[in-house]
Amino acid sequence: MKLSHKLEYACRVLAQLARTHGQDKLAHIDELAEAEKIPANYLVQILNELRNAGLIVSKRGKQGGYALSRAPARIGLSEIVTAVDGELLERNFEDAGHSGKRVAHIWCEIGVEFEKKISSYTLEAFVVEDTNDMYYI
Amino acid sequence: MKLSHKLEYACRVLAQLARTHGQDKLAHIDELAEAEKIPANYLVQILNELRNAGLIVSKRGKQGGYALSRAPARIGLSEIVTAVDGELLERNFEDAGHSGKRVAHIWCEIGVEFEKKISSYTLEAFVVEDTNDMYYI
DNA sequence: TACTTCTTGAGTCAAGAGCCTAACTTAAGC
DNA sequence: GCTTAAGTTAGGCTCTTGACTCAAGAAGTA
Repeated sequence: MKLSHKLEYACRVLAQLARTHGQDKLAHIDELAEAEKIPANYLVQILNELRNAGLIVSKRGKQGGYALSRAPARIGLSEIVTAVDGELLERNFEDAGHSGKRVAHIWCEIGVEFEKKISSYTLEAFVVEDTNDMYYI
Repeated sequence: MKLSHKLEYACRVLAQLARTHGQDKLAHIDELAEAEKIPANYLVQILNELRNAGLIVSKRGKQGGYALSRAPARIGLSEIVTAVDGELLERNFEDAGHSGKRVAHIWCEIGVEFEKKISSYTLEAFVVEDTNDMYYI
């Protein structure tokens, strides 16, 4: 059970966008890729998925770029996961063998609780103020 | 983020072993594979990993077979996951870009909480009595 | 010894992750 | 309207991993 790079990149790029949220300037792919050290060509796909999920908005042409579609505090972590990785905890257990049904049921329950836990975090958690930085050095 | 078949198989086969726990008879691979509809050749590897993790014990030769190493109530779900899938929620996020550190920190926190939640379940949860069966039909 | 059962290590195959390329569309500004 | 700076979309490539399969070996019992 490991988290994908894609999810990590998505969190990082959204955190970066959250920093400039409120200002009416759009961020370019290249800037984002540079700021968060993400392969630009891969970032394109990720930004696309985030846009399709409605988490960010984009504008084409000159002066184009990306921005959050709403305040960081209103973007839940589970939305991010769902946008780039599909279901949070896929319930793909089948009902086979003597214990299939029971095992599937328990893991389904765990999935629900996990989802609840993760929904309590928002994008705001990723944006750290300078004064708090020292806690993580 | 989906759970592996291997984990599902491990849960099922352990549940099956839990049913006969207490009796002094060992279960054969073929019986287990048949009872839980798991490819026998694949099950071999899973049982091996469970044994290496100390969750089950085995005996070779005639009258050989597998059994739980301790009571179902003393086998936590997190032990099962760790045995077959490595770390529960791998902390493989790197500290790169502006937000790397903060993002990694938050997900690390989530991992800890998830682990706590999952440790509250034991193998006993997978063993259902006949009288309770109707709840899941 | 012969038979049964677990043990170990290797090999196959398809799917997915991660990343790149290139052609296409839109819009600003001259 | 032309140019140019951006985002959009589709496809392909490579490497890893998951899910199995197979076969030879080791150990216990009769």
